[in-house]
Amino acid sequence: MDPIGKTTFARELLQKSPVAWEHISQDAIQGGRPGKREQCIAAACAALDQGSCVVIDRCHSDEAQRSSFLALGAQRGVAVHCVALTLPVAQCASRVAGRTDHPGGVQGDSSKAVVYRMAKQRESGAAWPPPLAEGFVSVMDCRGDADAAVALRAWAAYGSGVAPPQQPAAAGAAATSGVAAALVTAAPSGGGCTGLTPEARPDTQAAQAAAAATLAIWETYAQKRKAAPAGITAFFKPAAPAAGSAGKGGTQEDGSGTQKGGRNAFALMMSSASRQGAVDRSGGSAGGSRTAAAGGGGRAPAAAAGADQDSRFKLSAAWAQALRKTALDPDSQTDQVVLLKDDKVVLMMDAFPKARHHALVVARDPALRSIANLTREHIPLLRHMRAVGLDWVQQCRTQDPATVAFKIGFHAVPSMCQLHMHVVSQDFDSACLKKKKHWNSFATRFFLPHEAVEKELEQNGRLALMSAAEERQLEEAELQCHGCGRKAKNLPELKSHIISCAAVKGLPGL
DNA sequence: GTTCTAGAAC
DNA sequence: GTTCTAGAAC
Repeated sequence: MDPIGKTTFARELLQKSPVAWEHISQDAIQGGRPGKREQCIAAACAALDQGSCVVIDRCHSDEAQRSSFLALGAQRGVAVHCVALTLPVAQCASRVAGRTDHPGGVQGDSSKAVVYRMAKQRESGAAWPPPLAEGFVSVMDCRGDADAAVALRAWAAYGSGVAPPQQPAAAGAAATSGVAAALVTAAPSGGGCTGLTPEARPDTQAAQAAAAATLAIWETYAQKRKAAPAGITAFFKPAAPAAGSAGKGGTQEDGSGTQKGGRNAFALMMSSASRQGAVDRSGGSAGGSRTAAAGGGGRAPAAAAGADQDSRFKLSAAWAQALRKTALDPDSQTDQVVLLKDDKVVLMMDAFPKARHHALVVARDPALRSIANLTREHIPLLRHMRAVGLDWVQQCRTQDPATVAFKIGFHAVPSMCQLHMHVVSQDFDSACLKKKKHWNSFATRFFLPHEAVEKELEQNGRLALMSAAEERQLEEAELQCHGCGRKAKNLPELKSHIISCAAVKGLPGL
């Protein structure tokens, strides 16, 4: 049997499948040369717009890598599947060494080191095969070419109308229309695949049936194969929990539900048929003159000192506009997953969550670029933001009763434009929490609790801005557990500690 | 904000 | 040699 790597898998799939697939390979995304993740995401978006399924051919060796594509699936209401291609390391190394056509030049004897290094990384903690809990609808854990061949056969049946063993065939015809995507990733030491597929779309029953055939083929095989190690037991993902809903805190604009991912995200997407370009309706720019507040010590009255133009507030940078864009025009197509919107705020998932639960309540008033714009008059808005946040906390708690306490508040010096309030569970168990600055932005005075902000506005009418000196000091502060106070010499050490710290589990909060 | 990556730290 | 941090670019 010919060996099946992730690229082979994708090519064969395109050849054999009756439905449209787009093969997106990071190794060749840039005119045949290796490119970046963003380019893959952009290409996937374009393919989804065309109604294609998408197979992402990319080394998704860790959770953080995979998470962007899971987020894309959630945003687009497209099911994300994973085909994990795992090979014995030695076999993979010899395969890599033997190839001569790799766009990234990972070939030849010298490339074996790359394989061994990745394999070692994987052994040292990265989850493999990717767990369903990350958000996959299915994970096909292929431990060799025989498995991969079955996975290929199963996916080639997607949309073909092939009946699953126990069910009569459903019409496959509709599967080609408006079908969504599949994502494929690769294992570091082998090759792997993750797929985004369309059966979660509520409007294409045929697509669901087609996926059922695919999953049935694999399941039948997986049940029979010998010595299945732990991990394959739960093949099907449990029903997606509601990540948001119309609660008391906010009103929903459409009746389609506001679940994270899955059909409700899709419904949300469909509800925004009329798209407009993002607009900066308020005009003006935050760039400009440096003010006293930026200089150093002391705290300066925010608006009075022109805090909006504080050079630390990079509110005009292109990358800082994501939240503002979505807040001003929630129906526009952005990377943000909108859970809820009303006329005052938008509740959205943080695109790079720093904890198991992490959302943002973003103000929609174009004048509110940051906390520096807040005045006493905004206290009712702040209370509404809190209500929306608390409502979401309750929903998280319902879905995840074991979750630790949440906290709600603002960053003293926000990076992203548009007033946004963090609602975050204090487990801080997330692959996106990577830097000391991330930690300290939630675990030190840099995090301004909601009640403190409200109180200061009541008393002073404005917020005093944190000095640049204090900001820097907090950013660089020694890492310390927020539960027990234990100090850590680096972030990995801290993160491994907080996972098991009893004091963290008993933290007070919402 | 993130990504990429050089080089510091271990 | 590998892990980790941090600065530049976006």
